[in-house]
Amino acid sequence: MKCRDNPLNGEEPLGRLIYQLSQNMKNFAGKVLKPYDLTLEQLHILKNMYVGSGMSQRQIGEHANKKAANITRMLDRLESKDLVERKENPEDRRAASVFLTRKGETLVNEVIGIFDSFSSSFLKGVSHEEQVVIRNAFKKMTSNLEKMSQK
Amino acid sequence: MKCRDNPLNGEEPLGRLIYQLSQNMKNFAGKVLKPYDLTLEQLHILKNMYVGSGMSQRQIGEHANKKAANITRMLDRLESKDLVERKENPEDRRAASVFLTRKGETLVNEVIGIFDSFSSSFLKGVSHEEQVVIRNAFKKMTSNLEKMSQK
DNA sequence: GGGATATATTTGCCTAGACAAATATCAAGG
DNA sequence: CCTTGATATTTGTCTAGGCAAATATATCCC
Repeated sequence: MKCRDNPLNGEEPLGRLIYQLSQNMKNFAGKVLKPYDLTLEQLHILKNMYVGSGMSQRQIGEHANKKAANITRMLDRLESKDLVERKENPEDRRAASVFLTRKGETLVNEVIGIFDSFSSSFLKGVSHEEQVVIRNAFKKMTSNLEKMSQK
Repeated sequence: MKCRDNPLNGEEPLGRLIYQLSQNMKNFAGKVLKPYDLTLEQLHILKNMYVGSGMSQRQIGEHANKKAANITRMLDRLESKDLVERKENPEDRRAASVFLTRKGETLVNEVIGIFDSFSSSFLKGVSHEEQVVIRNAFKKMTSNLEKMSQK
């Protein structure tokens, strides 16, 4: 049994914790949303669409921070559930205009409250100051990644 | 254009930031590891294995925080690249004993330094105190999720 | 010993991410 | 007008996550 700096004896690297917390959050949110046949990312898309209906897929992708290819397939799923509708955009026939359907709108309204209360339970006991520290640190880490990418 | 509390005007919810930072980190690490034909999660498995060779898949999954089904498939990929070897365990014929191959061991040694320096660049400018705040807040969030799951 | 229960792994099916290459349409310049 | 280059979307292929059901082997208890 080799014994390098065994991560199991010490602390998990911060990157690992970020990864795992992200997974845990997604899984739990998934369970909360399951009765509505929605995933966390689907809800995220629908919420953006609620705000601005008629966006192109490119715009949706920009707001949601997702690649165009993934937006295509997520919208396929949402469309097959009748939550969303793609219409032709006469001004640019390359681009789709995507709309929430009545059904989609109703669903978002139904789920949003539940989801907000999940979010606040998630953050229970984490003070505003701590949240500020986290946001700042995350900004630094994100910009570190960007700097590294440029090289 | 409806205008609820548009998330684009205000701040992103913390959960979103965690999700996105996690993705960015994984993507960048992926680019760093690409020349070695490794993904971040594959390296994570291999590092654990470096520490304790001969573990069962269940143990590997526990250390890496992954479900057994996913371990099965990740090990399939690692095995097909000859980085890892499954042997029969005579004491329990249900369980595999998984070993790093010579090739796998060499690769981990080669990559680990590069990876550590990536990790430290990632955290540049984030003080020890900030890291402590983050770790504590993450613990609270994780335990909040657990509590919510129990209900 | 043998049946019931528990554990380890595998397999199938689904979501969602990445990247690269293909299509279709648009816009600009000659 | 038409070629060239840019942009929007789609499709294919891969990794990795989740859950549920199937299989094989162990263990326990009568």
